[in-house]
Amino acid sequence: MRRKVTLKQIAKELDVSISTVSKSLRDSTEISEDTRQKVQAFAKLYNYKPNNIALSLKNRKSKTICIIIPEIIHHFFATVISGVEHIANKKGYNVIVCLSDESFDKEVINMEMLANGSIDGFIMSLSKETQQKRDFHHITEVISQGMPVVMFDRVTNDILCDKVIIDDNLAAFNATQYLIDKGFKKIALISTVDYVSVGKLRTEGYTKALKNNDLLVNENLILKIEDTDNFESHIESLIANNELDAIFAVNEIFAVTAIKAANRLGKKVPEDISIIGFTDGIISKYSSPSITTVSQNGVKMGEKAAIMLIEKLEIEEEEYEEQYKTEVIETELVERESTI
Amino acid sequence: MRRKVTLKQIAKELDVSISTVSKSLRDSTEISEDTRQKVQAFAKLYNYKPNNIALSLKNRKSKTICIIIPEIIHHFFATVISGVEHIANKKGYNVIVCLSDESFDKEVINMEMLANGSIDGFIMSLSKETQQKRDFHHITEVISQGMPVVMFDRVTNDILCDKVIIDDNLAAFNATQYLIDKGFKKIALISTVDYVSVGKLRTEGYTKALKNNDLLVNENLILKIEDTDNFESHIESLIANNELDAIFAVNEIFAVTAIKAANRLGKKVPEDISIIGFTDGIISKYSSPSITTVSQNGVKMGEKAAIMLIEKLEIEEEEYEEQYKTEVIETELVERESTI
DNA sequence: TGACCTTGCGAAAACGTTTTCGTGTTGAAA
DNA sequence: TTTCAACACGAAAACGTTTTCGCAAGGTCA
Repeated sequence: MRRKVTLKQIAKELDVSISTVSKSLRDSTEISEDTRQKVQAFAKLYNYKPNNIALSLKNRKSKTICIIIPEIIHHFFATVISGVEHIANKKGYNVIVCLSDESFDKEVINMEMLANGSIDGFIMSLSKETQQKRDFHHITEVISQGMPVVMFDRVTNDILCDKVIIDDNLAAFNATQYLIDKGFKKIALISTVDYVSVGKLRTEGYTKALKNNDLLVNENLILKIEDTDNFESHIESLIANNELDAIFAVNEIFAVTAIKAANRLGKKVPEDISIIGFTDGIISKYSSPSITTVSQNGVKMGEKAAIMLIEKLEIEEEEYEEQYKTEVIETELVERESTI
Repeated sequence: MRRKVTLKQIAKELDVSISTVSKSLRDSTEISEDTRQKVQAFAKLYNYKPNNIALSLKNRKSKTICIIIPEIIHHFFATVISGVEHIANKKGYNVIVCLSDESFDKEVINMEMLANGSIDGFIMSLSKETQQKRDFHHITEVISQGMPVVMFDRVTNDILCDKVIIDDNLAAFNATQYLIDKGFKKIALISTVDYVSVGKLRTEGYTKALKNNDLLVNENLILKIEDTDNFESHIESLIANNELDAIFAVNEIFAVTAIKAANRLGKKVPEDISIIGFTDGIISKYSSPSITTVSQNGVKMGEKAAIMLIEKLEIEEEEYEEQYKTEVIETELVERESTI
């Protein structure tokens, strides 16, 4: 077990000072050609690599960013990580992943733990609980210390920072309009509870589209699902109790569950009911029938968020001006088999 | 923008030494009740938190582990991360996620970059390219420096370290046997190329089961898929050109693709063909029909790997003995709708 | 020969901690 | 009054870097 070699050891071995070693390795002209070569050869032989932690301490930056997400097993969040990771890697940053598990406390603990030098900035999507409590002190705290934060997808207006979102309202509007254009009148919505920002916005887009087309907004056709209850049966009742033409679901789990429920009730998708989902994930693609969906490009969101964060990190302190942007990523409707 | 406060600043402000501040905050009995309270109050007021990087440098450990995986958008790997993260979090560790993108070079770069103090240990699953090249110098290098490594799922016998795997051979054997017990004779296999360790093992399990039951191993019924080619059409030909009873696929993408191909060819699953997949992911669960599958518990694998790694990290240097374990995680066959 | 410049290198500070050791001040015991 | 322990605190080293500054040796020029 060969311990890592340090400047000090090299210096001792070659009988020069630590400074000389450091400068030699960084090709400083201060050092004679001779000494430089000797040191470099020795360092190479012993496979010297500078200690990252020491560098971090010295430079007061860790070249590491943290992404906090509610859940990693949601395909969408995995794609965001993937986007963040690629950009970060290209720019020489590492990525620490933290899962809040939709819990406020875990979100707070994670942020507090890492905000003390471990990382240079955050990319995050709010947990459900945080959105419900509307308590963002941990985030403002971090921002006030001068650490950049970029929020994505589940964001809040209560915080001033860079954001990457899609136009949830518009995307939902378009999806609903698409169904209306097909001639459907009884269009149900399967959404989440309102405190989840994106759920609320998508619900608004849905109702806007209906109203725009002089269709009645029937509260019975709007199902708001709280995570805890067994949503399968609720979805099944929704379909059983209403003569639906179509369903717009705010995520792909709800969409595929609706397909299965419809099948159990003897209704065919898309012949009897058309269904549109949200988030172009793996389920939509591989479901039978495959699901028409609002595609929300997670990779692109992650990339954009990483670019914005790293930009903030790399501008000089002096020329820093507090100015926050919100990037809106385009969505598109991917037509597949679940709609006529 | 309020910069983070340090011991030095507190010391200056209260006109005591840095040592006194440090000791006061750590409740040392060396310091008088009076001073201690004063310092603690001040620290609390200014929300003092020790700088993690400085601590890492001092303690020569970063309390951070790194997990390197080939791809994050594979549900299985996402679940492993989730398992790792939970254990790590509980034990006070952070998790850096690196994606190799199935590339040897990225794997090497990531490891070299982080092995210099940034992290205390690795958890990893080999990239395809690494498995193909059989070049593991970057891993042995790291291990020889005394940094613990735990490999999972895609492992190699060429490296001595802790490992977490499933018994791929046995699991495939059981799945095949299950099909045989149903009375099927013409059972196809959709696998990966042989250099992917798990693909090879699962293929072996399949052939073993056939032989055990005096069934002919027909090479035409074994499809080995190289990632690059468009596997959909290959799978479709396999089904079109053979009067199959059943298919065993080594992952869920292949399984669901087989279902779709069968449907296109006018064959019903499971009435005409039974299908078993591998890895109990989101696709298997939500596909129509849902897929009978060999469940490979990613969360459990991640947890186990994290436990093994952290255990290694926390035993004292002196009592360290080089001894490596391989944990085998149980699999089970989850029966769903794709088999009769 | 003296003034000055270049070259080549080392000492030391700094980043923010923790910890060991030393030291000055008390108060009590002898 | 002397001696010594207990108390309360500070100085300094250490972790591993980078970088500024200072300095000695040697060379160049007038």
